[in-house]
Amino acid sequence: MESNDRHVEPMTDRARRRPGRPAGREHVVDRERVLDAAERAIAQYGAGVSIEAIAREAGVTKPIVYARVGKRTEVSDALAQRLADRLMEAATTAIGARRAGRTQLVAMIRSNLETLAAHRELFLFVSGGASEEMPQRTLFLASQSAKPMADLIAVWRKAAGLDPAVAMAWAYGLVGLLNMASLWWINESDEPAERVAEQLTDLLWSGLAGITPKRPAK
Amino acid sequence: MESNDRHVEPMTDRARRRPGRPAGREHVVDRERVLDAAERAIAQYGAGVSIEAIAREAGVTKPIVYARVGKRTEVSDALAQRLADRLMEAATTAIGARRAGRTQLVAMIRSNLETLAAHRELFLFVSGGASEEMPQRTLFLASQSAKPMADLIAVWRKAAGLDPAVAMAWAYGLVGLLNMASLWWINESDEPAERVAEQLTDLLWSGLAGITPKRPAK
DNA sequence: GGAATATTTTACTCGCAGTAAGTACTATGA
DNA sequence: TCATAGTACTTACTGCGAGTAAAATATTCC
Repeated sequence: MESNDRHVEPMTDRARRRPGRPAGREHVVDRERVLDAAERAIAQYGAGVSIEAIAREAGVTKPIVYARVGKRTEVSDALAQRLADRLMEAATTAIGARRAGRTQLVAMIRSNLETLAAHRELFLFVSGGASEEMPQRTLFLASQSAKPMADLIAVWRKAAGLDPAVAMAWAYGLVGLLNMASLWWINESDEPAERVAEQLTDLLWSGLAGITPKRPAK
Repeated sequence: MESNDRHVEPMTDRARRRPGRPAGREHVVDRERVLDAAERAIAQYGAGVSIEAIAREAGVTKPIVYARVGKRTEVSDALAQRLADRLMEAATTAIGARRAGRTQLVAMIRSNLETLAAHRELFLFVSGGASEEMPQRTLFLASQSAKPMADLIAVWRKAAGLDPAVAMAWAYGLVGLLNMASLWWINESDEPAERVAEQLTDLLWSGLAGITPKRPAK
């Protein structure tokens, strides 16, 4: 019991570093490490996690997070990019060998549900946060998924001889649909992912496939 | 010109009230007035507006906002309810005399786009804000629109002899779709609302109407 | 008239985002 | 080898806004 410990321990055990440049010639943590730590901290403390907590998880102090990544919104943007990539990759794998068609859509939606469920808090961190620039940010986030999807839709529609102008509206709409449906499923539904994916496919498939029912009088 | 004004004016001109109970026997502003003020403040300062600013707009001080409505999230919930009601009402009016069918859907989507555009900042205020209870909150917000919509869908499907179990998934999905598409349209598109509504209807109509295309080999 | 109660403002605490200033190491050049 | 410059950290601050406790002033009831 030493009676002269200066402060209460500011850090758990590692990163008990003194001020000043550490020995060694490289950054003690690089940008990717910080983002990894951010993901862990978010998983642990939830979407409201403080930058301080992220820094601690990375074994450094707050200004390092700002130096490597930037302010909170920039951390969020970087993680949004990661999440979008992960969704894309999961979808690609899920679709995999299947022939184009309805089952592909089911697989894609299902993988979206499950991937977002797996990264629930991250998803919330990325889509949360109110401020002046919120509209721009939300759209930026959504666009990570929506832009590639729009390209896909445009190509598809053109190939089918249909108007590709719908691509953007559809893509953003679909991203919103998938996000909200996932959030609902994760929190309030106990149906299996497969079943919800089937249901959403029932809603979307005929429209996506370009099946146009009789258009009753304009 | 008295030279002994204590501080810098904390308030514009009204609500230059002394501390203590004001003369008169009713609350100087009731809950609805506070919420009205909140809407104005949001419209003026954006979604990141402070509670202080809301109070000032209402002509009172911060603790009154807490007494009448509650903390930030509760203000947000109350305004979400208002927004949901407004969307519902606008949709009802827009659908109005039209015969059931595709044009109804177009009108509904269009009214959604335009109503959200008219309340852009409010929309952002209501859907912003990160914290622990974000998932519950976001869903609560969405449910204001989704629940009635789900009922509608269930009735409709039952009447058409189709499975009503899809109602919840569809309703939440549709709310997400409309929100995201609106956000995109408001910020990044210069197409007329009518056209975007048509495009989204192309995506949704056949699914909603229960037109099942040939189900290509499972 | 005065105690009890209601309704407000003032004035605080607290937590966190973001930043400035200080400290210890490395690199370079005479 | 020493000094000087530059780099990569930490500590310690500022600032702002959410939420609350305490003080001030009015009303009601006896």
